[in-house]
Amino acid sequence: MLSRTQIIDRLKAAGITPTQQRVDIALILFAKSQHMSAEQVLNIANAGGALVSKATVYNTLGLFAEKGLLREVIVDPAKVFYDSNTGEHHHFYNVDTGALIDIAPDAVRVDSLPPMPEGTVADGVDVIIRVRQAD
Amino acid sequence: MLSRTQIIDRLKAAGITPTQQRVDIALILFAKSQHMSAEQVLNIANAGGALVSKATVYNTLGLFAEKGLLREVIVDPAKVFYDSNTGEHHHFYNVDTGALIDIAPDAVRVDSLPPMPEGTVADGVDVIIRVRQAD
DNA sequence: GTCAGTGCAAACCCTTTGCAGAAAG
DNA sequence: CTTTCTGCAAAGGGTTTGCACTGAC
Repeated sequence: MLSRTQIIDRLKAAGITPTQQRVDIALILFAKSQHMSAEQVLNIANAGGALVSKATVYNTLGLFAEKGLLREVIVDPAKVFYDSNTGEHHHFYNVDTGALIDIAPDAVRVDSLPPMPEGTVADGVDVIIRVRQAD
Repeated sequence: MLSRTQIIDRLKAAGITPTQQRVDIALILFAKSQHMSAEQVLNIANAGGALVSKATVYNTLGLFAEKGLLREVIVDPAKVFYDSNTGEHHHFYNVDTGALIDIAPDAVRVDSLPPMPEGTVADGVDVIIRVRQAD
């Protein structure tokens, strides 16, 4: 379990002012490697006694993602997942249940990246394996 | 250029009743290998003289995707792209411009798929290489 | 004290839905 | 004729915004 102090240091290191709400949200997210939607974060935060508004959750998640503390995972047009594991890895996405499961980076080998389109630089590689419930 | 007749045959082969609007939409989509959002399809259809409502565009795109005539590409939480190339291939996504570019299937080698989570079967593998404008 | 951060509610945007009229077979 | 499809407009759901209040330093 991370302490509040550790979280505060981590936010400062990322250039983020460690406010009450941001630390509350970070404690939830960084407790373990996991994937959460904004809605889940909001529910857990407020169930845990923290008082955080919807707008602040969205602002904070966006800020954390921008600063590299979280990775956005876009697998469902309906919502964005935020992944507290920012290391290289991939995902299974169960289209029936909405469950998102990590795949170790070495379980899928992506070889020989093609050249980037002219005038662009790589920003990230997402490998998503969609699965559905077996019949 | 595909003829209306060819489109009609293709829709029938997929088990889709070839109505006026569906054929109009299919003509736009299948003219070439491309990626379009629902909004783009709607604009082009109506600019081209066809009379198609928003609801019908969404219904039709969803139906075509379900029947395997289109592939949904989810790279942006704000909208779904529909890819008229249903063959295996991957994508570059320019996060700054929104441009989606095909990557030939053999340009990226995905080896050794890990085992599916229990009780599930693979539904598809998406490889998305996010790029941004070079500074 | 100053400026950034927060909360609330309303606004937004893409997408879906309900239902009456129109078209396909 | 019967069933499916279409169009319109209104509803829906996640996300963003405007603005006054609060908190960080």
